Amino acid sequence: MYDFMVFDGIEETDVKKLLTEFNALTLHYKKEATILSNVSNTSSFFIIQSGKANIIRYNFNGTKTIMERMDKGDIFGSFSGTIDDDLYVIADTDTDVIVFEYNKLIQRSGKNIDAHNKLIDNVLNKIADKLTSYNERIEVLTEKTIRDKLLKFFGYLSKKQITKAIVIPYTLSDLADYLAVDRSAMMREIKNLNDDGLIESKGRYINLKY
Amino acid sequence: MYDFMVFDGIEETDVKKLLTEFNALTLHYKKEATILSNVSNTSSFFIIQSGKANIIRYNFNGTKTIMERMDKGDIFGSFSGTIDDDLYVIADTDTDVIVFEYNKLIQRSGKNIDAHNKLIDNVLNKIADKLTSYNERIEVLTEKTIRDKLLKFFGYLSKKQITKAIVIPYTLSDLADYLAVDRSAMMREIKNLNDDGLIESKGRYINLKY
DNA sequence: AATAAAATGTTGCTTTTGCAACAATATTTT
DNA sequence: AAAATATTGTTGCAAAAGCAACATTTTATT
Repeated sequence: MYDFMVFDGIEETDVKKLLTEFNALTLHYKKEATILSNVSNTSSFFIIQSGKANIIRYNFNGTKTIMERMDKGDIFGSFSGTIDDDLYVIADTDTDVIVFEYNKLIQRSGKNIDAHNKLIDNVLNKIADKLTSYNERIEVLTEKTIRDKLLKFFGYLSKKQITKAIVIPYTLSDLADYLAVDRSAMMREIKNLNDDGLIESKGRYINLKY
Repeated sequence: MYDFMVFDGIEETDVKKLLTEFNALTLHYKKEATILSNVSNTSSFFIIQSGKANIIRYNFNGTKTIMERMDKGDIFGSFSGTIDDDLYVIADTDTDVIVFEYNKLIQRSGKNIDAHNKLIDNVLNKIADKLTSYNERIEVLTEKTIRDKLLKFFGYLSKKQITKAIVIPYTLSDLADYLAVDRSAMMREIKNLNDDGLIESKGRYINLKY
């Protein structure tokens, strides 16, 4: 899967025309700032122009879960949430965000038709990609043991990184979070995988031996 | 959330025109028949015209997991899968399916513009809805104990059914599957919830006492 | 370069969960 | 209506995972 951006295949001048037509704003956020606090209720459509941001869920027991990590060219909006929310979008680095009304995207005027169509095509593909990555997380989460969760996760990573010498793209604490398991129990299981010769690992660097 | 269909808001005559323009076919499947076997690799776009179908993953240990239950007006296609597949779409009842090339949906001709735009809007919303329900499952799956998974699930159900006297919309076996837990352990936990006075339940009929 | 703060690694103990093997009801099919 | 099949309900026991409390190492911050 190729990591594309929502403006791919659209001339820069056309992008500018579209954004003007949409009355789009560019907003700047410092690292750690809250970009959006009621994710499922916004009528706006957001595009990350530069930087990184996460969709985060705050659990009532005080912990937080990263629902999605977003990069340049990624999108978010009401489609990113659930009924029940507590979902926030938080800047992970200094981040620039393009914002406009979702309706503008849908209600096509007669202008810039081709660019507009391409944009919608890209948005559709972007959302489909999100669906794929959610699907992937569900497949990992439905594995019963921590061992099986790890192996499935490593498998996906290996496919994406096209090598058996994978690097976990975030901290092991965050991985435990992603797998929804206790970190120490996960560490124990990683050790077991090493002992059983299934992997050879040091921190986030893992060699798959199967 | 209102359960809409992908042709909502489009005149029947316009729907027919669009489908002709797309060279769409209607295919009929008997209950249990395989509608699609390589979900992530299709270039077709599918709409359920009547009946029900499930997206199913076959696990290598012989068990199967229902990834998604689909009804009249629901859509599926390559966006429904992962890299790693083993995903199948299976008819749950006798089912009629409309099929056409995904590209036809995207590459707009000059004809039926308004209807076409509305259709794309609906498709976008449909996919966003799928995202919401996947999100919801992730939120349930990330709860640590079976008890918490049940309570979160019941909470969502209660919101959707707008009552505390909820009915689980499928068998308890399927629920265990959805929660990715052992059925007997889940039954034990349902008993515990009854004993602790948090619910009053008989089979799939559950009364929330909180 | 020193200090502070995160992240990683480890272990004993307790709780939760899965597994297996049933019995009892419901629901379909013939 | 009888038989066959599927679903629900229950339990003892073993395995897995969570929790808590640390030590160690790495990465950031001053």
